[in-house]
Amino acid sequence: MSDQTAPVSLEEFNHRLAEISEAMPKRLRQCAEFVAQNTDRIAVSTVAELSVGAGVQPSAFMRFCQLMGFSGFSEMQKMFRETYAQKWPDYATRLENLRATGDDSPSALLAEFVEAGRLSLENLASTVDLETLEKAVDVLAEAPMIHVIGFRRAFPVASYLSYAFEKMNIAAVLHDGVGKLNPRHAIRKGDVVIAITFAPYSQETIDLAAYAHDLGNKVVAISDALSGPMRKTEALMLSVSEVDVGAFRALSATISLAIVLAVSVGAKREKLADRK
Amino acid sequence: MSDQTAPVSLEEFNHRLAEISEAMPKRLRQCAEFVAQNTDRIAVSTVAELSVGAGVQPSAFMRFCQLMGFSGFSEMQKMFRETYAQKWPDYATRLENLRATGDDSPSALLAEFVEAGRLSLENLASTVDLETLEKAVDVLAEAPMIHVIGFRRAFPVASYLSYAFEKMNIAAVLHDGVGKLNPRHAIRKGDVVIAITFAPYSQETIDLAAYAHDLGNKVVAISDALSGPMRKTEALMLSVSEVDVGAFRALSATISLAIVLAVSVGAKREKLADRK
DNA sequence: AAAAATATGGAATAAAAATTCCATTGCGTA
DNA sequence: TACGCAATGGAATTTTTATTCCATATTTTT
Repeated sequence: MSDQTAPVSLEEFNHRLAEISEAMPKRLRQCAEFVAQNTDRIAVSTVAELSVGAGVQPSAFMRFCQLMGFSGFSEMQKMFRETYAQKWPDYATRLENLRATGDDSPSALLAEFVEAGRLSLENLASTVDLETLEKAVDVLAEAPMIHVIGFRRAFPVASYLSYAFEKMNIAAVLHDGVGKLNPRHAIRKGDVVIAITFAPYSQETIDLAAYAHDLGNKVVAISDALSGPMRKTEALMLSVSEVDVGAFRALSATISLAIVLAVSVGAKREKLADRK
Repeated sequence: MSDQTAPVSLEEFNHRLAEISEAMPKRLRQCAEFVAQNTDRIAVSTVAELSVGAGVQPSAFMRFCQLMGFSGFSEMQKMFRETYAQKWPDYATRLENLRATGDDSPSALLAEFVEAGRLSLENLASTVDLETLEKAVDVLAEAPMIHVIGFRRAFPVASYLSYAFEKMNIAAVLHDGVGKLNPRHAIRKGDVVIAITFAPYSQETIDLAAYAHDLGNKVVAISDALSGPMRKTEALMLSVSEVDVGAFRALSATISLAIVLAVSVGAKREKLADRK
């Protein structure tokens, strides 16, 4: 057993690796080299796999893990799995604890929402489908008219999108359901619909998207899962997973994505206009 | 064992998931939903972990894997572990990558907004006036009726607040300006107004807050500066400074503050109700 | 309302993986 | 060259994890 230090982050791990790998017996150094070049595989491989990769026996690899300061391979792997999964697993437990202690003071809640928002944003950056996003921008940049629809939790997002479009002089309507008018009649051939909806999905939104699709129009969807009822509209699906705090979520990631979409469309339109 | 198709890529997997998850028994659907929103965890988790995540028994999760076309969990996990390699880089590197791809491309913008959002949230946590926040919560918890008003950029925030209040069965009206009705007549003695406004301040919002104040009612304000035209209403001022990206801002901090306010009011009301 | 078909939970079993242990090998030193 | 010590390989053991099976519950059909 080496000294007490068990690395808890990638940086610490790399640091330690560089530090000790100079004075190592042959096999252990093989391990170090292999690991340095295949760090990403640690989270998803077994000792057996890694050791053949490094060209050593499992037991040698085991000793390597211990030299690195872990109790064994499992502990080392755990570190990698946690840093990969963006800490979402522990977050759930932390909330449990919070609820258990009954701390629903504004300051505690604020801390939670801030943290949840940050996690959501980080996650957005690493999971958004850029290709779809760009396609959506292209489609919207050409649209004679953009229809934005979203109710309940999605309504703030929808309204912010409309606000952004308005500020950029882009023709857009927000379908807000006032007066229970049937929004279908406003949709013309070629118009594009942006449908925003989260589980539980609201029927009006789905219906409108489906209607637009049946007309042969394009649909862009912002939702919390790739599957869900928008699939059959063949929409350009932008999915955002947001971290909840209890029954609520802060929408940080969703609104950010929406504003990116709007601003990108604005920029694209300017480019198209210049070309003429 | 279902039919021959074992998905070999993420796209195929998602496709299949959407395809079959509509006609699924309860538990299996739970699995589908959990998996749809936590796809990234599959590669690094055990059946046991995933099944508690989905709220089902391991055996149910097992059946789900089989429905998806795999022989079992291990085979499904194998698929995810194989496609795992690319999506590894951590948050910092990923932002770099997003930013690297040209100026007003969607990905560069996304990086900007994500970063701005994170900064705003951090800033919120460290600058919010907890004392005022708590006073605001107290006042709102006692209010017979809450009036929420906010236009333009503030409107999404206002609407999300109303949504949250509604979900918690708290009496609240959103003054959305539809029909240009004069909202004054709805305000009774004792009601509390939440006014949300950012520069350039919208007159309707200021007027309503002033009117309520003249009636002797309390006003809570969410704004971007401590000074500004709300001062003379002696409102409880919650100020948020949001980091802009060009001419736009993502509202992450403002919405977070709003939801904290709403949830805190909900919690406080429950406490008050219990006491009786 | 009864019967049949499906779905579910949970424990039992099988498989796989991690970890330890020890005999053996290789290497440096006297 | 012989001795001691560190390093190594590989099998044995323990632990964890996946998978199966079946009794019970639920839903659907008749």
